Amino acid sequence: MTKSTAVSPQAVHEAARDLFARQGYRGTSMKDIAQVLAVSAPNLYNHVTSKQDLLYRIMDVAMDRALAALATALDGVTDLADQLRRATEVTVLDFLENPAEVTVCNTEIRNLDTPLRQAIIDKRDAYGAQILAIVDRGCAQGLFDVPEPRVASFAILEMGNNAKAWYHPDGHYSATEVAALYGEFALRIVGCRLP
Amino acid sequence: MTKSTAVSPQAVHEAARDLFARQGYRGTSMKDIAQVLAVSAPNLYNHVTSKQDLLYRIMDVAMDRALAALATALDGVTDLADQLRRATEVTVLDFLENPAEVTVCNTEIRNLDTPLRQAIIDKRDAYGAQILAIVDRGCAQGLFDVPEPRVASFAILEMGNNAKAWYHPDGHYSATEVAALYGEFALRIVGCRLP
DNA sequence: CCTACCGATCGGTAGG
DNA sequence: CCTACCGATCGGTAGG
Repeated sequence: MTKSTAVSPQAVHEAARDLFARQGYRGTSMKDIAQVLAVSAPNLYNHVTSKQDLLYRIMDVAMDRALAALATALDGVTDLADQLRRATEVTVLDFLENPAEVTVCNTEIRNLDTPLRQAIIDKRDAYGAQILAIVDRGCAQGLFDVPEPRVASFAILEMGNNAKAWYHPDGHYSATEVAALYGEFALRIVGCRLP
Repeated sequence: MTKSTAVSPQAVHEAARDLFARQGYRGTSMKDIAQVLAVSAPNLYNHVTSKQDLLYRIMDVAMDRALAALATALDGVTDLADQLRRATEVTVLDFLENPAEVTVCNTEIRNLDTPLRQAIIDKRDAYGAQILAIVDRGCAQGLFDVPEPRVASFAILEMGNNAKAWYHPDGHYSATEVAALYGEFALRIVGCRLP
């Protein structure tokens, strides 16, 4: 059996994702990506259209995955405290399980050209709007007690963002345990009466 | 009176800080910085030694300012709940009042060469260690009730990091009011009995 | 002679 | 799939 093709659109995507996360978009050359895949830089253009499109797809795939995970986590859950806990847990789990994508989404959005950047911002805002809606409804029901639901929802979304920096999969806690802690923090922030 | 000197180390520092925050370190050329100051790019080297040193000083100044503000905020405060509230408030205030420095510190640390990078990381860790120490002591006193003080302190430090993205100085709340909200969230996260 | 600063260009590398 | 190479721009320094 001869050596199989070493490169594919998916392989380029993954190599670029990891390098962009570690070195940044502008700090990563097409040659860097090619080197990981042991091919020449010009050869990459047989599988992707441009470096910019590569960045866009990395972020778009990451956002779609996060939105899908949130929808699954909330499916069939009616209690608003459960919704907030699950939404926070799935958010933190996404951060821990996809550190490279999350780093790229957090740090490279300014390197996306305007039409593509807005598309990503829209998806990110749609995610945040769902968290805010949960907090708002919980306040309206009297289940939550928080003076500024908008600020609280931002704090909840943001608080787990850095967890990937200190979390190690083979460390003291599992990702699920860390996510559960943040779920608890979210309920505390909104002043939810615990069961 | 003739035109005064338009450039100084401080002016270069400030121009670079704002451009690095908006475009990134690698997305900003020395020519870009020079253009803001209406001088030639080579002229910048009469005021700074290199682009790399410029980045280091921006981050180092930011860290020293944050550490000094934290020390001032905690000076003479003995109650641990007050300490945590004030530490959180001053942290968020620093985020809101120095958005450019904070953005550079958050996104450009990977572009610092190794010896300089470690110096910044050490200062950042020293900041975090003070927050953790407050949470730890509060738990030891039975004033706080949180299962994992380390995770809680990370969540508290991180939760206000994005506030600068949606906060507008001439908007609904003042920076002090926003900071006070986050101070409240911090006490809730650690399960502090409120007065 | 110094500083501050200019126009021009250095050696290398970027995306394509 | 590679070598060769483009227009441009990079950080930094030359002479004057």
